[in-house]
Amino acid sequence: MRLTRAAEYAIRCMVYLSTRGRGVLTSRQEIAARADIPTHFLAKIAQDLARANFIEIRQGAQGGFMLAKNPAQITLLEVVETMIGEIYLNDCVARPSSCTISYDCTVHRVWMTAREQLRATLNKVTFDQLIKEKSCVPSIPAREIGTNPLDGILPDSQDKLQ
Amino acid sequence: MRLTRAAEYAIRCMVYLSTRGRGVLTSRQEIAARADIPTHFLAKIAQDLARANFIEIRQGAQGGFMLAKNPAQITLLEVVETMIGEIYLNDCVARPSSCTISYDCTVHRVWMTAREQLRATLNKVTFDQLIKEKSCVPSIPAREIGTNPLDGILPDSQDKLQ
DNA sequence: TTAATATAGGATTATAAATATCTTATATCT
DNA sequence: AGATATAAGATATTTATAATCCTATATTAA
Repeated sequence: MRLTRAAEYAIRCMVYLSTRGRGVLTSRQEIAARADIPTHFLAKIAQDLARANFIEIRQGAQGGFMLAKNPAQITLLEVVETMIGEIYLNDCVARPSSCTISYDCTVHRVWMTAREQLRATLNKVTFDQLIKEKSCVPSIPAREIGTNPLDGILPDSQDKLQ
Repeated sequence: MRLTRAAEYAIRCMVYLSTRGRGVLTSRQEIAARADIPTHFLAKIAQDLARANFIEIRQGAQGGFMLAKNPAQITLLEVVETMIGEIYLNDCVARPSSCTISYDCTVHRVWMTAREQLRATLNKVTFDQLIKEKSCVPSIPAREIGTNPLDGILPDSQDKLQ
């Protein structure tokens, strides 16, 4: 009953892009280094985030990802469910047919409640709220923007060795 | 982010044993048939439930399982966590060291809240409440229902997600 | 126009977890 | 003693997760 790695990475990626702001192009390498995400895995995750219209992807030299919405318009729940599908917590809520005996049992109803509480909690939180306070992903001090944000972060030629 | 089959089976087993009442010996075959649980898997699950002192196991001819506590003294959360371990929902709550950057971030705090809500909801429900109304497992006696002990827990009295 | 850079998208591999069953041992009843 | 039933650990089987690889395509700069 644990969030997947992919979803945790997606959240970190979105937090980092939120600190950069909507429409600011950021390379995959930079995001991977700063948010501590395996670069290849991030590529895969970004595809899901792009399909869900949270980010936009630019190919080619100087390519990268950028936020396609305002952080205030993206909730934690939306990003999580983009990665793991709709949250259900237990099988009989997800697929009532898996309950062979009754379609309306008390156990079922407790899980329904738990599920709605959880989804409501995650849905109340937007990414602009998440970056207003200290988060897992370090934000860039304003004076650094414009300089190479990877300075001192990436050991030289990390991805060039493949 | 789904409850395991083993935990679902454990709940069904406990619901069924609760309808039988504390101290009533019931064969594994009967429980398996009535609660729709693979018999061999039930044996494995019963061992966990016995270790946690929810049930007592009698070996030998005419053996079986029986409830070792009153259903009112067993919560849904206890049975669930016996089977899947303590609920954490995400890794950075379970093992803060997995968060390489900050030990006190906003994302972390949202998951803490979600986790406590979920555990509180599951902890409010006891097995005597679960068998007072229709459950997934057919009960043997039809009981009188007075005031509904699940008020405040079941979905109809909760604020729902949009 | 070509070379270099970077992501797209599908395929593949590796690892871990969940699910289920099997086997030998032990306990209990008749 | 013989029949019946679970104990406990071992062993498959299946499924999901995590990560990486490969070929194609897009973009930029020389």
